[in-house]
This record gives sequence, C-alpha cells and structure tokens, in this order.
Amino acid sequence: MQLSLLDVASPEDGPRTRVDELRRQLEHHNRLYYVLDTPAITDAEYDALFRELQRLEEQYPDLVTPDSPTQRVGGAALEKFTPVTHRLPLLSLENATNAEEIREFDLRVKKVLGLPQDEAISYICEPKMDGLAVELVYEDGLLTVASTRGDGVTGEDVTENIRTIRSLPLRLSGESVPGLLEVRGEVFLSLDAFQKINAEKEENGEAPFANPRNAAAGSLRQLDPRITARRPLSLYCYAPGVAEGADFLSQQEFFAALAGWGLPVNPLVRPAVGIEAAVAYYDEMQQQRESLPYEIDGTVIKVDSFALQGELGEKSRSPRWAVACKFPPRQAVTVLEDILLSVGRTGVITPVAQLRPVEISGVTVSRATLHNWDEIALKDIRIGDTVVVERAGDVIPAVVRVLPEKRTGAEQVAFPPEKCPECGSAATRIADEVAVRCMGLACPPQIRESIAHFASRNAMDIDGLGDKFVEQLLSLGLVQSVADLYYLTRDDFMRFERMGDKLASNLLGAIEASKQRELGRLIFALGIRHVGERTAKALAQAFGSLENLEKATFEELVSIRDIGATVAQSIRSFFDNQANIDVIQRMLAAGVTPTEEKKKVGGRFSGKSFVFTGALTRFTRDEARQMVEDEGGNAVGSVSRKTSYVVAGEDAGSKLNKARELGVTVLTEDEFITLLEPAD
DNA sequence: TAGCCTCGAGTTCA
DNA sequence: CTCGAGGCTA
Repeated sequence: MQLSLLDVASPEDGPRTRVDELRRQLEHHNRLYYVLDTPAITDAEYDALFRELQRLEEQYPDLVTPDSPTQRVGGAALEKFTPVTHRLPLLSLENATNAEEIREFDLRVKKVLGLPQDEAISYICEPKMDGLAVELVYEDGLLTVASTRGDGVTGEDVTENIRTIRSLPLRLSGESVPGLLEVRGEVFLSLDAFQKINAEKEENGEAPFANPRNAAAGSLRQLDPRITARRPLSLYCYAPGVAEGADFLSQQEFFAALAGWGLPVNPLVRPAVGIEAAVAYYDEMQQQRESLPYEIDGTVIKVDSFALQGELGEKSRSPRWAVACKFPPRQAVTVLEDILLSVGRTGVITPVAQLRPVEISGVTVSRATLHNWDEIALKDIRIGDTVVVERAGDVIPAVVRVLPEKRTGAEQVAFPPEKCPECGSAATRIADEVAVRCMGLACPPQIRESIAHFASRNAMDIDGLGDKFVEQLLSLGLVQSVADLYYLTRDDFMRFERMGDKLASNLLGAIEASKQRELGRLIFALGIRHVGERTAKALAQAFGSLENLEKATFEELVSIRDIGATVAQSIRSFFDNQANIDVIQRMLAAGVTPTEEKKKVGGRFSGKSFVFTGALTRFTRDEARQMVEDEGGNAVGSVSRKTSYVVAGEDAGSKLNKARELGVTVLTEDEFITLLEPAD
C-alpha cells in the first residue's frame, strides 16, 4: 500500500499517465492524512506533487477533470445559494437526555416490533458531532451536489464549499460504485482548526466565532469557496439517502461500504447488542468528551437492521428507529434581575427573565423565556434569585432552577399581571388555560404583531415589511388594519424616517405582489385563533374560496380532518364578527385575489368525505386515508350529514348507527375497494 | 379516558 | 426549541 516518490511513473511516460498517477497519489495521501490520520509524506512533499499536477493541467487543459484534487477550489464567488430539494427529507431525531430515557426508547422499539421486553436489539452507536448536517450526492461515483439540511425538505446548494473538504473524495473509489448514492453526514471544525481561525480573525481585528459550530456554519455559508478552502472543515458520513445499485442490509454494512468507497466515517462508531451496551457507550463518550479533538453534544443510537428500521417507520419529523442521546447542556450561573412582560399577537402575556449577562458556550445570554406563571411557581423563581441557565438544544436560553442557598431574603415573588403592561386592559387567565391574556382589542403590540404576522414570510410574504415599518405605519396613523396596507401610496411611505425612493418602491412592489397568494396563505395570515399554517391549508383545500369558508357551518368545519369543536368554533366566531368581515371586504376591494390552492390530481373523490369505522382488515386507517386523499377526498373522524360515505369494518359501533340515522351511505371494505377502481 | 401525535404560538442571539 | 393544547385512536 505504501507509495514512495521514487517507484512511480516519470514525466516522460506522457502527461496523461503522469497526471493520473499524481491524482492517485494525492488522493491517497489525502486519505492517509485526513481520514486515517497516518501521513506518509511531509507537507512539503505533498505540495510538490500538487504543484506538479497544477503545472501539467495548465499545460494540457484537456486533461483537467472535475474530480482532480486541483479542482477542489472552484472559481468565482457565487451570487447566492440555490435551493436544493432533498429526494428524501432529512428528519431530525428524538432526544433522550439520560440513561432512563434511552431505556424507554429501547422499550418503545420492542413494543412497536412486538418483541419480548428482554430481547436484545442490535444497535449502532455513534458520537453526535456538533456541526451541520449535509447531504452529498454521488452520481456514477462522482460528487455532483452537496446541500445543507435546510428545513429538512429543501436546503441550499453548497457543492463548491463541500468540495474544499480534503478528507472527502470527489470520486468514489473501490469496487461496485453505485449509480446513485446519497449520503448524509455532518460537517464540523476540529478544535485546532477553530482556534486557528479565531486567532486569524483576531489578528485582522474581526470578531471571533463564538464556537466551532458557528465557525463551521459561517464557513459553509461562504459565497466565495476560496475563503472556505482556508477553513479546514471536516466531515463524517453517517446515513444513507437514496441509493441505487447498492444494497446494504444494515447500518453496519453501510458503514463498511462507505469505508470501501473512501468516504470518511467516525472511527468511534461501534455496534452495541442490547440497550445496556448503548447506555455504556453513552457514558463512555461523556467521559471522553473533553479529550476529543472536536466537539460532540451526545451520541446517536440506531437500530442496526434496515429491515427493522423499515418496520419501525417514521413519525412526521423523526424516525422511530433512532434516538439522539444528549449530554447535559453547558450551564452558567447568573442573577435574574427582573421579570419582563411581553405581549404577543394573540394577547398572551409571557414572562421573560432579564438576566445579568452571562456567557454560555461562547454566546452572551441576557434574556430567557419563562413560558408562564405555572412554570415560575413550580420552579419557585423570584426576582433577584441566583439561577442556573442553559441553552436548550444549545440555542434557546432557559432558566433551569434557582439556587435557594444564595438567597438573601430580598428576593421578590412575581405574580401574574392583572392589567396588560402595554395597554392597561384587563389581563385574565381563562379557565383551564395556563396563559394569561390581555383582553384589549386595541392593544398596540397585539395590532402590531398581527399585522407583522400578516406580512410574514409564511403568510402573505410582504418582503421588507417587518416590525419596524409596521410600528411606523401605526404611529403615523396610516394603517388601522391589514386591509389598509393595500391602500398605501408612495407619499405615505415617504413620510417614514430614513426612507428613500428605492425602499418605498420595493415596499409598494412587495405589497402589490402579495395580492396574489395562495388561499391557504391568506387564511393563515388572518391570524384566526387555532388556525396555523397547516390548518389554514387544509381549510383552503376543503373550501376552495374565502366566501365558502365564510359561509361554512360548524358542522361542515368539524367534518374536516384535524378540526374539532374548539377550532371550528374559533373559525365560526372569527367570521361572525362583522369587523373581520369588513376588513376582508376592504382587502378584496383593493384587489387581493387569492389564487387557487393546488388541487390534488385525479379528484374522483373531490368534495367527498369518508369516515372509516370498526376494525379494518384489508387496509389500515392510514392507508385508507391515503387512498381517499390521493383521489382528492377527505377522510374524517366523525359522521355528519355532510359525510359522503361511511366505510364500516368489523364490530362497527356508534358511528355506524349514526350513519344509519342520518341516512349516510354505508360501504363494506370490499365495496370501498370497488369504488376505488377506475370507472371504465 | 388516557396516551399518542400534531399543530400552534412564543422565544434568543448574531 | 419548548411547552401547551386540540384531535384522534384504542
């Protein structure tokens, strides 16, 4: 395996042979250096080989290939990152924070699989790198696309930056390279690299990065890959995406295949038979944590067998076959100086802790949400207390507990407000609810936040209209409700502070553009209580137009999946309020025309709703719902006059009776299947 | 009626 | 990210 500088082809053998040879050697030494950590040549020798290759490629441009080591650093900077939609979404993991929760995970796995509790499942354990998830796509062995995780469905194209990672092969080596291979991995910075980068930053008088993860994120998001190339990022691969022409039956086989192709895998990955071995691994990694050359924030336990993984399946955002075992987050002690009150869009008054600024894992924290007064009472948090603070998931600060031994007696107990701190209206706690609400209709922050919500990215997406401008619109009296946005003129905007022609045009353009948004966005934008993004979309699909939704009866609303009495009532009262109708009318009059929601294809069941009841034998409830939705229908939970069909399995009970009472058509499972078959 | 599972709403810092 | 709450299923 050892390659020496002497027993290789000489330049006289022809440039092509030499170029191939140099590439082979450079990749080989890259791997020895970065992956196996056993360099065989000095840096100077490596540089000599690299420069020779560069010279040859300059001389013979025809010989340049995209997987050449010289091509790791691309040319010019990008304008922006292009979005990439992942073929399979990148899910997140459920968390466990201690051994007990890890054991609960194991019990859940066995319960779902129907295995006895004393069965020892084969798991794979890995350190959980504190970095950024990416997805790499190799087509016919060649790295073609690398993208960030993004929201799990769509990420950003960071191929040029990923190519600068020296431990990553641009072309897969070894036998039986698959036609298409997607690999998920974690990009991170070693502590050494992190310190080096920060030293450089400080020399240049720039602010240092708070921690290695931020530094890695900053480096990966560089538009100029030449800058990224100077930040020695690393990467470990850990999970497959789509793989065509490769079949691994287990996580272990997958890791072995990765190693065979030259992809970097964390050497600390280890199998564990039975959950106790996995718990031991977790404990062991926690011991080793401080001596590792990179940061980890826990371990990951996965069911080894892909067959079992498939059987366990996924919930909406996380698989049931893996768990992230988090180490206790880094904590800090500080003083809680005050409890501030923040009023949200819905009037909920949330207590926020004002803290004496304290540094936690590189970031200075001065505020932390306290959620509600039950929480404050439960933890017995008082103003003036010395408290332990941590950053949950290393992001959002949270007050964990107080240190009562530090009390002086001067601490003050905080009570829920009786009046809204912003508008002075009565603040009440509705029965059975934890939240305290401001009941004022004209409460300024509520109005400001609801208009900002209307304009926000996932609602009407009025680019540039944030809190700041909404505030000014309100204080200048230019806007009372969201409808007024559509009557603003250029002159109105020019009254703003620091407003130029350009900015005014942009805002007007953004408002104009928002007139045509999908119906679901508009419904979401209205800010009806209990109607978030998902529900709004469901309503848009079910009713097709704002007018239909306005007229919808409580019964009709309840017959929609995931809408129960509470949500239906909330929607009804929103539209029963004349003020709301006026705002909507004024908006429509200004030319707001919601666009059609993308209808599902087929649609033979469109407008039809199905209720499944009793024990189904030919399909599960989920499958049944899927089949109905695929044909454009709704599968709902309860029978009403609006229900088109009730499909009754064995031992159907009250729903079947109700269907008969109301005269709704009742189908057997077989009849339902017949209905599904194409009409012709 | 309990126990999932999802959704909604509020939140931090750079 | 977290908590609370609504809806659905067993």
